[in-house]
Parts: sequence; C-alpha cells; structure tokens
Amino acid sequence: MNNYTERQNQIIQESIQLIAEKGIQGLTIKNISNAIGITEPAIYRHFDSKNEIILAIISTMKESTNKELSQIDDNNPTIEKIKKMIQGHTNRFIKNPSLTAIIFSEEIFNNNSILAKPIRIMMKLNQNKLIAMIEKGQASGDVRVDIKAEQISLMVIGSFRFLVSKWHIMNFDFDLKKDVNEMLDAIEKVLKV
Amino acid sequence: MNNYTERQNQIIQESIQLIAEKGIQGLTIKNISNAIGITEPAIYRHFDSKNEIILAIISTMKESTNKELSQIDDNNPTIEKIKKMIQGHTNRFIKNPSLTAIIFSEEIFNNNSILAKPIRIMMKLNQNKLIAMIEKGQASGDVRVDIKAEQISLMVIGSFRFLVSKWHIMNFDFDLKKDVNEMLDAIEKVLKV
DNA sequence: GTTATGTTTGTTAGTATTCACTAACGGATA
DNA sequence: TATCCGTTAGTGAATACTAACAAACATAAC
Repeated sequence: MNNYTERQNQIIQESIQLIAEKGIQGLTIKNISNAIGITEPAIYRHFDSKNEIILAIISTMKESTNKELSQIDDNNPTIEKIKKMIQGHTNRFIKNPSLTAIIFSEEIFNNNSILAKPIRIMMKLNQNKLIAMIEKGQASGDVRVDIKAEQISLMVIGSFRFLVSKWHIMNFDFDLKKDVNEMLDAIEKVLKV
Repeated sequence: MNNYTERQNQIIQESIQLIAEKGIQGLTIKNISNAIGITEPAIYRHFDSKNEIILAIISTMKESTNKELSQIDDNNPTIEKIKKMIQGHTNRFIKNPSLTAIIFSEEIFNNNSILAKPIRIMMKLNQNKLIAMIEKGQASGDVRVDIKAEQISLMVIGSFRFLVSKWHIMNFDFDLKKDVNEMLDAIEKVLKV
C-alpha cells in the first residue's frame, strides 16, 4: 500500500472528491475538515500544510497509475495492450469519477511551481511507457511504421483525455465505457499495418 | 469588432494574461487593476462583477474562434481544411500564448455553474463544425469511411489539445508549429482512403 | 462667451468574509 | 508520564465589493 496513516488517506480521498466537486478553489482546509467531521486545526496534526496534502494527492495518483500499468501482460499484441491500458484507466474513472478532475491536474496545478514539477515528471513517465510499447509493436510488425510512435501516442492519449474531459464536463452524463470502446476500435483500425 | 469599450477590452486582455501567468486563482480584481494601473474600485466602473469579466473573456474567445473558422475556404479538400483550421489555431496560440490557458477553460470554469454553460455550448458548436466538415469529406471520397466522423474529430481535437497542453506545461519551450505540422502529417496518413 | 448641470471615470477608505495557519489546552491511550 | 489527536479561540493577509467624494469634460441654458 502506501506509507500514509488512515486519517491521512481519508484526507487525501476527501480532497480528491472536493477538487472534483468544486475545483481546485474548493480545496480548502475548512472544506476538508467539514467533509471528515473534524475541526480545521486537526488537519494540521496530519499534514504540515495544504501543499503537503496536494503533494500527497499527486503521489497517490502516481502510485495507482503505476500499479495499473504493471498489471498489463507484456506478451499480448500491442493493440491489445493499449486497449487494456486505456480500459483500465476507464474503469478506474467510472469507479471513482472524482479522479477525472485530477487527470487534468497538470493544468490545475500548473501555476503552482512547487506542485508543477512532480506532475510533469509523472506525465512524461507515462507517455514514455506508451511510446516504448508502440515502438515494440512496430518492431514486431503489430503496428504500422509509417507514423512515428510519438505521434501515435499523442493520438491515443489525446483522444482518451479529450473524451474523459468531455465526460466530466457533461457531468458524467453518457456511457464512458461505450464511447471509449468505440474510440479504441477506431484507434485499432488506424494502427493496423 | 465587439461592443466593449477600450477600457473593457483592456481589462479582458489583462485578465487573459493573468490567467495564463497565474491560473484562475491569479485572476483577482487587485491583479487586474495593478496590471492596468488603476485602483480596484475603478474596475467596477466597467464591469459589474468579476463574473461579468469572465463572461466577457468567454465571449471574446468565442468571437475570435468564429472569425477564424469563417476564413477557411470551403472548396479545399477536407484534409487541407482541417490543416488550415488547426494551423490557424496554432498561429493564434503562438502569437498570444496566454490563450493556451483558455483552451482548457472548460476545466478551469467547470465548477462555476454560471460560467460552465456558455463554455459547453461553444465547445459543442466547434466540434459539430469539424464533424460536418469530415462527413462532407467522407461523402466526397476525401476521407476514409470505415471510421465514424465523430471518432475522427475526437482524434483530431484530442491530439491537438494534448499537444497544446504539453506546450503550456513545458512553458512554451518547444517549437509548437513544427510539432503541430508533424501531428497533421500523421493525421493525414490516418485519414487517407 | 460664460455659467450651470450631468455624466464619466477615477480616487481614498472602508466593509464583511474567507483563507491558511497557530497557540494553548485537554482527554484518551500506551 | 508522554504521545497522539482532537478542541476553542484567535492571527494577519487576501478576497470581492461598496460608499462617498472629486476631477475632467461634454452638453446645454442664459
């Protein structure tokens, strides 16, 4: 698991919820403490500052993403691996829609220099993993080679993010799973050799 | 042009700049008035409230997008039209990087119910225009028909947004024009019949 | 042409509210 | 006895916004 106490994990979860509901401006110590049912100063028994809470949120996201990526069987065909990866993310979002607010956290946190760096590192890491996956697929003849892996990864991640973004904006008011699968079918057609 | 006074336009422009520099949390009446060189209460001579300023920002974005879209020659091949559209946006962002903060404004404004609605309408409108463009291309044999126009538009907009998002996050530290053109070449290969 | 009047656009000084965070204290538990 | 983990009460700073007033200037009356 992670190194956080039960109360710390509770604060992290409620904070993600709050960002989803009210945006980053809704993430206040008062809102967090109200959500949990303790007073404001009690929060400071568990985190030194609000920034520390946000860093913990980022760290939690990082962990759950890594866990998910490690579960993908490397022996499957590339397109299957991409599908599994995106579907895994999708299931996680459906299970916990609050997380969709965080997928865009690069933008939300971009103007806080302390928080921007870990976000950027995580983003780059994830993309590099996908690029490596696609390049391997190109080497093994799974994926067309006339388009660079970097461009393909841009399309895959971009399409998915835009779809999830829309789902969030539309207040989760359509079947994300269905739309993601349609998108993945289109991606499959596009990637075929 | 628009119906705003000179001072109102100045407030709108400085506000866009502020959002780009410091995020939506940096958009305060004090920051706006400092940027312009007048006092805080003077702002209220030109806008009734901060919300009115944000609505004016949205309206300005809408106008400039429409202006751009109307300039595309409808007689060109579909792929050329898509390229022109994306390149037009790109040039606008390069000329005024502050605008990149606004392309994600759906997310930034999503938690303010007064502001979310006009943003959503604008978003849907733009996407419908692109879908219509692609469907016309499919009918005329310009674009492959085995993928629905909606899916193609998702890929095009998603890829572009993700690229611009990265440009913003990386502090505009790569050649956006070059990367966009590489992306458009990939899109072209993908869309070919 | 001068004076009176109204409008526009700014000022200073202030409001109430919210923010992150702290000091001092107390009960429960090891 | 010491350590958690909570409380009440408060801090100073920042927030959007307001009240009251003043200078500049255009319009219109005399």
